[in-house]
Amino acid sequence: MTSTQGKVIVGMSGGVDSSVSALLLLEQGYQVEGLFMKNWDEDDGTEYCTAKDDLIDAAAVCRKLGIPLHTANFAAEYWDNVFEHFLEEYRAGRTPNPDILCNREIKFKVFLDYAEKLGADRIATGHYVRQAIRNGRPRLLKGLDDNKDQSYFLHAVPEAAIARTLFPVGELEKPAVRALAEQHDLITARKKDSTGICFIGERRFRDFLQQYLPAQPGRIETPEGDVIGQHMGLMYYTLGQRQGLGIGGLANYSEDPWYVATKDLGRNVLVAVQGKHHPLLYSNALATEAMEWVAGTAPAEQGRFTAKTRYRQQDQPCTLRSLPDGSAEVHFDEPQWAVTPGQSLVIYDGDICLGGGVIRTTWNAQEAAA
RNA sequence: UGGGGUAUAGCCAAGUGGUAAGGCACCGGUUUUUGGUAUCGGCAUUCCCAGGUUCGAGUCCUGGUACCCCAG
Repeated sequence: MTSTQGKVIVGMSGGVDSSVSALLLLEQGYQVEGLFMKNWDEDDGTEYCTAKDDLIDAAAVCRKLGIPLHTANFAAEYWDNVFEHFLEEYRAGRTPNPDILCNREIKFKVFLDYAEKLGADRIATGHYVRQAIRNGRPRLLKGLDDNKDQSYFLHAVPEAAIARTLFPVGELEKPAVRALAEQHDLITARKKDSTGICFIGERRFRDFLQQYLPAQPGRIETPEGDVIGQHMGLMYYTLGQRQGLGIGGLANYSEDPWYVATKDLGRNVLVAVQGKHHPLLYSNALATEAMEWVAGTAPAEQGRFTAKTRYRQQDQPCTLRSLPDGSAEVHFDEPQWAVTPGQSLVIYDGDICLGGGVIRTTWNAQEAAA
């Protein structure tokens, strides 16, 4: 195989997206090698098998494609640079997004460095995003398949790393990816998309957290202060959460389900409201921690953009104000549902993912449109 | 212990004597590289207990039991 395009290491997860990524790069003339990462060592039976099966699938695909498969264990780095922070956020009563950190710290840092040691100057992943040079700069673009776009998770990856990464499936729609896998007889063609925290997998989330964060039971109250239930610990709940509250029918209340509206850390009280559209579930303004711009600097001191407050949310029109300390304040045109501190706000300019930051606080701005 | 009331699934709750609504919760599937949301499905052979009337009782009758309210 002539490697006119140079050597690239593909992060092989054992899923269909990375499988097809490797396939496409081969077809494009790259010298392709795979790397399977195992970044989570906590073995409690089920998960162990999943990682093992994923490795088997990745190996099968590489064999089929005739490329070598390396393996690496970055569990130490994952624990120190991702999981510790994840737990710290939960302790503080927030709801972190570990996969965003995982991408910045592991896949686009540790993995990238490792690929360099393997003699490659580029890496590739199966993410549904695109990379393109615009105005002389490498830009992170949304995946072509709007339904699968994963730029939300990559917004914190710096431009330099984006520039060294190839995202072959970002140019395709998911059904086409599966069809390619099918045509080339890749074992992952019909494999279910993986979910759950990357490298950790699907868990009964509260049980999982409970292994690391001890229970701290308290009351569940209405905004008026009526006690309507018990919670197991504020860190096990997130804003907008319905399942798991255990609040059954109450005399003198409607039949609507209850949702977490706020956490009162000082009193260890979970405040719940009834009905999906209760006003306390909405906010139209938020402030972030320091923003992480793909390009390194803010796009403007103030401007009109769109943004997501959670993965797979439709882009929401907003006004962004960049503050001198690097943080940002965003006002949405429409009230947003259950915007949650600890989750990330990600800013877009059309197809371009500009960056984002962790949500610090939210509120309802009453003033007229800016 | 004089009067009145209520007893239906984990909870709230509907139910002209005709073969147990609905909601919440819970469980499972789908959606989903975080959490969460959403969506689909499951969830009382049985109506506090025991007798009785009836072709047929959650519904009517009798007797218990428990709880609630008012009166003390």
